[in-house]
Amino acid sequence: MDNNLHQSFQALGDPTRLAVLEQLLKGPASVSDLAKPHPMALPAFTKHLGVLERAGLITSHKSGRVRTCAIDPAGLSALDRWFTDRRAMWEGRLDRLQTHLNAKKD
Amino acid sequence: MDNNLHQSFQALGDPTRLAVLEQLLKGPASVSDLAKPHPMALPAFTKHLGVLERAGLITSHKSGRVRTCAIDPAGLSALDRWFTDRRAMWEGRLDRLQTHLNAKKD
DNA sequence: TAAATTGTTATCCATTTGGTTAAGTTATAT
DNA sequence: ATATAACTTAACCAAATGGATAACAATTTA
Repeated sequence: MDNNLHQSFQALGDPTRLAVLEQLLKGPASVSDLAKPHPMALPAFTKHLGVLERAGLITSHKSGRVRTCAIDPAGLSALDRWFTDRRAMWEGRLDRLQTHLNAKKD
Repeated sequence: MDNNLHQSFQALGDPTRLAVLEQLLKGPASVSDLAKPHPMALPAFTKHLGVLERAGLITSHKSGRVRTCAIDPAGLSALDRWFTDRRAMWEGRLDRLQTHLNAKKD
């Protein structure tokens, strides 16, 4: 299995981008609206949007002179599933059974 | 709410560290055991372990000359919850209601 | 048509990151 | 007592990252 998952995690590994995502969860927004809370110049900010988009966490389309961004549910679901698929393994209750089964697989 | 969550996400934003975490989900392991699959010198590898530990995703203790690492369930649960707490917001079913409520809050 | 909005492109810069090698340190094994 | 194993510390390096400015489109708006 070839994981490119780390790219999505890396996209979340920055406070600005995490905040942008939280804001987009409330609904789509334009670049400049998204940028407002963040104390940096636009070119720096749009780079962050690029990272999120390349990571598959947001989508965007330009209409006239305004680009509107929105959450990409597929990207977030993929990350969410990474955790749900592994939750039992760190939560302890199934640890002994799980690790035993995994050991057999090696 | 002061998020240091991005630090944990950043820790997962590297293929080596993601692989280490997957391996540790199978059970605790020593540094050199963990390092074996990864084609890099030990100092580089232990830096990755340091990142994971500072991010609260793994713990470790040294016994004799061998350091044993293990998953830190609290760290993984925190990340997991970030997604589960937001799942409804990107899954669409509640989107209209959710965004409407959030709009009222602003 | 002129001016203002809303991005975009191009360069540049300091810092962080992910790696290296060399030289220790501390336990265990012979 | 020596050698080996399992890290650690220190110093260094290239490349990626997160930021800045300046200049340039391309729409609206007045």
